[in-house]
Amino acid sequence: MVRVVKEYDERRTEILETAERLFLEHGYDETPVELIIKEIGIAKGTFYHYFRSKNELLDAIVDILIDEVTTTIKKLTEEKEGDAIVKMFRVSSYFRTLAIGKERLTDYIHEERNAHIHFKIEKKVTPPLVDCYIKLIEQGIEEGIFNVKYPEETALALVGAAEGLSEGHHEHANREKIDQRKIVAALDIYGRILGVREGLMTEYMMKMEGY
Amino acid sequence: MVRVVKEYDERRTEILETAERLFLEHGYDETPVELIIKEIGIAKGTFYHYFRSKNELLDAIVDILIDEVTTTIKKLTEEKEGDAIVKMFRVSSYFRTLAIGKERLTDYIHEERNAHIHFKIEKKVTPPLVDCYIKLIEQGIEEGIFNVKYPEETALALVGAAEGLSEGHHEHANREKIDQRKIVAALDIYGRILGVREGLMTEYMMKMEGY
Amino acid sequence: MVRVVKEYDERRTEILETAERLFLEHGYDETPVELIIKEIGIAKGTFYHYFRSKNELLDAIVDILIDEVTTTIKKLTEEKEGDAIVKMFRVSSYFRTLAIGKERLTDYIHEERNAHIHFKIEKKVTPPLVDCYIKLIEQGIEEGIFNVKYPEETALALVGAAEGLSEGHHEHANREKIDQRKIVAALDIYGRILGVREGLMTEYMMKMEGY
Amino acid sequence: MVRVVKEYDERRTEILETAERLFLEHGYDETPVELIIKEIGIAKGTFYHYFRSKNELLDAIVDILIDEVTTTIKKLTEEKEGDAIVKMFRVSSYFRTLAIGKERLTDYIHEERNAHIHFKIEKKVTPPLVDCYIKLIEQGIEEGIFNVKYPEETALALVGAAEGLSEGHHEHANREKIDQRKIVAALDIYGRILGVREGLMTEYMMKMEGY
DNA sequence: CATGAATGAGCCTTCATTCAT
DNA sequence: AATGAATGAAGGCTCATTCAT
Repeated sequence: MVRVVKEYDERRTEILETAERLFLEHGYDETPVELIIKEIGIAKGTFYHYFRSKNELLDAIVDILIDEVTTTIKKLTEEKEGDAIVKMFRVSSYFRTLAIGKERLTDYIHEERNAHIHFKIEKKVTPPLVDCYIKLIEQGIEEGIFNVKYPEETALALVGAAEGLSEGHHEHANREKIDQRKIVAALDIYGRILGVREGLMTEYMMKMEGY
Repeated sequence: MVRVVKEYDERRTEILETAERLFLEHGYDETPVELIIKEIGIAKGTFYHYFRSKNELLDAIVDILIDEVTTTIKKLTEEKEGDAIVKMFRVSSYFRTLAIGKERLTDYIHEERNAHIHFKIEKKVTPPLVDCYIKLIEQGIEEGIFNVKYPEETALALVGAAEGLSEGHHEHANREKIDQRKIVAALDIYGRILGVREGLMTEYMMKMEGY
Repeated sequence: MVRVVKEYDERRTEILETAERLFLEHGYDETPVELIIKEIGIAKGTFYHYFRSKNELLDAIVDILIDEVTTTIKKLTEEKEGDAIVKMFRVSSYFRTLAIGKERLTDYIHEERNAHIHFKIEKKVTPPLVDCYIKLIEQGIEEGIFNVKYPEETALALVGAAEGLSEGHHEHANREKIDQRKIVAALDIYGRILGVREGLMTEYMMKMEGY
Repeated sequence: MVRVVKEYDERRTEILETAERLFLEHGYDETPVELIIKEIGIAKGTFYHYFRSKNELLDAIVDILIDEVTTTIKKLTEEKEGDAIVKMFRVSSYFRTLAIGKERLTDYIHEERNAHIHFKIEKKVTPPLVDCYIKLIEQGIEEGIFNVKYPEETALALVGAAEGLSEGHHEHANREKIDQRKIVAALDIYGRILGVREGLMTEYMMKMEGY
């Protein structure tokens, strides 16, 4: 057997990335450690040299993702430039980018076999996300573009509504065509929740690039 | 080694109910068939006499629950008496009753180990629920109490927002006190999404019993 | 694969006996469950159908042996016929029979790799054995053939001395020749410990058959 | 990743002492090499630089202990001053000191998980111990204080009896109170085995310090 | 309708040891 | 003399499912 020696961090990252991919492909329970090590070309013992258990590996993967997401949305929220709506667009845009970057993470995540991971992520991502929205809502109120009575609940509802709307997407086959209409509808609803002047959300959308 | 003979349906129901309880208690994967049969006091073979596989059993459990829910909310939606808001209150009320009846089903369901079941139920309950909401929204529009542009998306957003708000509940410790405020806030937000005259939702709430 | 069905007790005994043999041959740690099941011709699952773990199997084996031994020596002690010395000879004789019957159990047991089992057995056999000796010593005192001040300690010392003497045996190569001398010496020593008239033990030995 | 360089013997001793402690604490099989090196703060390779295998390490530990014991009891036996009984007391006293010095070695050693070590030590310590006793018995015969027919067997029995009596100790809870009686009883029995005038052993005990 | 012994693939994990650096 | 990444055989155990009775 050829013995390939790598530095600790490099190998660790290799395992993390390979496992993330395989977990998303086949699901956590359906991915034996055996498969992970064969894919990389290392021995069983090597795997356990880096992670005490398969579950600890999952936790590490999830934690990395959570950290990444939390850090980014916090940064986007606390940026100086941009009003509340612009920032919301940016946060929302980031999530879409993430979904694409993670090779259709969202698609995979919505499969039953990944319920485990889905759950773990959602549970940890939602709180910081709600925090960001609360801050953005408060900013929007100060700026006079939002009219909200209950910031916290509004944030919760907003996140929930967004999820509900995106889940709806997953059902339809010909997404392309519908998308345009969906987006306009979604913006209308977000606008209502935030007490924004009618049509304002759409105007922002038109102005913004990459949305 | 006592051989207890029961009628087909009785035994089947016994298995279904025992399994539902155990799945919720320990999670699906962590509940061996062994445990189910010991709890009931039947043999392995008997189990497989009624269900081809453990997974089919889960499907059966979920389907029963789904059927129950779907039928009820359809009935509540299609009832002659009551305007759109009243019916929405009824549907929402039904879900709360359900949660209590299933012995804090929702609490259990929000534990990580039940992600599997949670997922299956949510995936199947959401579409009919959205359908009901679409119909109620259309009714409300006709009645002139709702002002909604995109009924389908609004329904999706409404269901999502409701879930988001109720999930938020699960975090807080002293639920009792907060509840009142939460409800008022939620109604405010639902009212916005549905384009209802401000304060109208709260007025309905005051009039209705058991809400 | 041919599926051979046996009754619970029969199969259980089969596993117990096979495992006992293999444990003594190769040692507990060096006997994989795999080997046991291959020897019998059953599947892994079958093994775990009868014993929750490999260790539980060992406990069962040891317990059976202990029970057998304890019951027998109690019976020999409480028999009506025979004075204290005769009974001691019988007990001692039983142990020798046992050793032979168990296919040189004692030899195996004195190998390092069986330290585990040896320990477990010794720890459990000694107390009832000491109890028996205490009773026999008291009987002998009543019969006026023993002269003992401290029955309990004498019992402990007797068991220890016997073990010490028999351990000594295991060192020597040409056992046959030495045996006669060893026995006479041992009897002399036992006689001293028990405060028996000099030569009396040897007289008993001559009279007894099969010793 | 600090590289601490030590002299060969110092490091070797460090490993030996750490391993001895860990083996007694957790048992040989339950102490991975990993634990030993982490405790010391060295790398895997370093360990194998000093010992070819884990088992060789155990042998080294046991050998050191054996050597120490063997040398000491030989010295005590061959000393000019003191008659046979006095010397026996000294040997016995040394064993007790040893037990205390090794931080309740005997307690640990009587736990099942240490059967392995117990066995190895006993097997190697007994022969030289018996040799010493043989010599002491011969000395006692010459001095006219012992009356023994079979020196070798008597030695074996004596060692066995001593062990039997001390094992008995391990059972009782309130050792303190019983000890005095136990010692007197033990001396009575040793006296019988050695053919010593009644009461002589106790007289020696009274005269000796620290016993 | 019921029993429960039997199956066996497959899983996670451990750990003594090797070897390139 | 020291490091620590890499090895891989081996082991105990789980559990959904089958099938003879």
